[in-house]
Amino acid sequence: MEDEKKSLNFIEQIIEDDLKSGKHKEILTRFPPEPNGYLHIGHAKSICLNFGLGIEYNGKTNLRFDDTNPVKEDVEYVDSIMEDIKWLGFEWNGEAHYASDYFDQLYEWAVDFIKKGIAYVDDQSAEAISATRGTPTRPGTDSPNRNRTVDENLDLFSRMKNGEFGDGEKVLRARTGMDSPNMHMRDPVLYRIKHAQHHRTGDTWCIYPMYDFTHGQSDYIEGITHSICTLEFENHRPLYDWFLDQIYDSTKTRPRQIEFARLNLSYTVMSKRKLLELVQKNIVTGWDDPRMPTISGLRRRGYTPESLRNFAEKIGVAKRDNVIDVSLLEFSVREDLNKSARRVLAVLDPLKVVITNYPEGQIEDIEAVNNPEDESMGKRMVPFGRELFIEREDFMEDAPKKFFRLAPGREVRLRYGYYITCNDVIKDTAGNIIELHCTYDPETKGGQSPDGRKIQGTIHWVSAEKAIDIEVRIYDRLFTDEAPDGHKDVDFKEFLNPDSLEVLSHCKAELYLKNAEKGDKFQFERKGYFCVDLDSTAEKLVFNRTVPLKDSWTKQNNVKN
RNA sequence: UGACCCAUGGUGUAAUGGUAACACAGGUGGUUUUGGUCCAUCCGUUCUAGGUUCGAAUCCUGGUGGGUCAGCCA
Repeated sequence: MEDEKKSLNFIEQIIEDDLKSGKHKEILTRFPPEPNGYLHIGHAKSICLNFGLGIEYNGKTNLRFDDTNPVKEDVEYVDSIMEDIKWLGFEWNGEAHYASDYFDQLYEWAVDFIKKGIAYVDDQSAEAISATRGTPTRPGTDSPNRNRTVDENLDLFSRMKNGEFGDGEKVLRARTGMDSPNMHMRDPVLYRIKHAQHHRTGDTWCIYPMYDFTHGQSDYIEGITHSICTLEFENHRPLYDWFLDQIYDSTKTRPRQIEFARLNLSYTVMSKRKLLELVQKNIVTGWDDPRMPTISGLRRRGYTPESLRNFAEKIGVAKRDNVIDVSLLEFSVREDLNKSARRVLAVLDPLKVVITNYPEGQIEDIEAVNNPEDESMGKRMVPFGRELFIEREDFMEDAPKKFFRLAPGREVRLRYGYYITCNDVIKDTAGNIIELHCTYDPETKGGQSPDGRKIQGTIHWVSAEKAIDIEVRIYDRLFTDEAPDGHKDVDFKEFLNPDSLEVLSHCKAELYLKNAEKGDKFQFERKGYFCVDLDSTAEKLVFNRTVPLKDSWTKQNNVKN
């Protein structure tokens, strides 16, 4: 094997330069979610990036909850976030951190700012502050409170902290200047008053620091070397650096913010607000609905951690806006499951077949391979009998030449079984096909004939007598539009796919599946990859279709139609 | 009429001044007891105009197109 040099993304580039120059001996990254929702595939990209860098460069990665807004945050989210990160296969450095751990330090820094004359208490309303901030092209104007004395500011700020004012009555602002071309640098708000219960600090505080005043300082406290975030924070970087300039001690590690482009996936939405709306309006069954792009949804759908990590690797890291085709995600899970999933026979839309020349009451065991990609996964026995079920779509009464399956007078191979030929089509009074009468060739057991005659088609089947009943949930994309939230004036919910879930409650599966457990993954031969859903009971197994197999037959036909 | 950022096949990512590569998607063919897998093959004036250079996707300048920013959200 040539030791070909792996190309580096721009962040790895920066890190290698920093390591080489001696700026850092070891790197420390962090993943900083706000506990206000469940993690989605976009977060998975960030997790794989941050933790992956930690591993790649022999450094570490902190988990830090960015919990500065008590009204939106909850421990439910803290728990799910930790579960998802662990499930993805990553381990954070030490205990989980919380920005709220640093509230005391942050408050001290705020007091220092006041003493240095670079922060002041503003009495203006939110509306007034907004109105005097200017626009991107026009500078803002100074607050009438901008030149209060240090003592007055100190007094007011401590009274804010002590709860003497109501929500919104006062804020602490930095004195960075109202004429900056960067909106974020126009006297940004540092602290606001919220008389709210915090999920960790309870009612200790009634003032809470803003994101900008918290994030960089938290990085600094933890000794983060590379603080990686998404592109929309690029305009915040001057502020991030400005705060650090005020508190930086040159003996300590100074973190650097680096921005990359967030993940967008076609045919879905990624914003937590919109995902929350789908949950709250019961459009989906919950954050872990298998149609959701959440990590918990993908997990329930049958995605593996490995497939998600591979996906993150494949999409790369760069700064330009991107939309990844969902087919790449689907490819990633097929690629992984193809190697690891046991094959079984299951019929989703059963059509009865009677083999008229097969002895009544006889059942024989037929050997089947568990995974042709991996011999070590062994073989199993599948019961075969006179009455079988095959897939309804595997029979066509008036079949075209290229249809390689069952049709009147045509011979087909039952996978691992016998060759059968269809002789009679039984219909009900309405003309619906209810049963097929076939004959089998006893010489073809296992699926090959002594005379070597060519059989084009192989179809799957289960014994009618020995099959178990299962429910199968077929999922399709949640939205019919490639970019549901990319339309101005049209709500993303207008593009919901009415057929995103189809429940098949009368499916038949081979006996082997009887003892399958929740989360187990299988390939139903010729149909796709499926996993046992949480809703399964002792009486009935429920399967989720993770992803169908590639199907060049129906694709070919769709083109023709 | 601001600041910051971005521009390479349909999609995404490489090429670190020296033959535009890889993956997905799509097309075609081959193998096949899954119409799966696997294999082969096809699919590009690197946004544009200049400049620097023996040599530019890469460096510089202008243009064009796109993104982000006017929360007491993160």
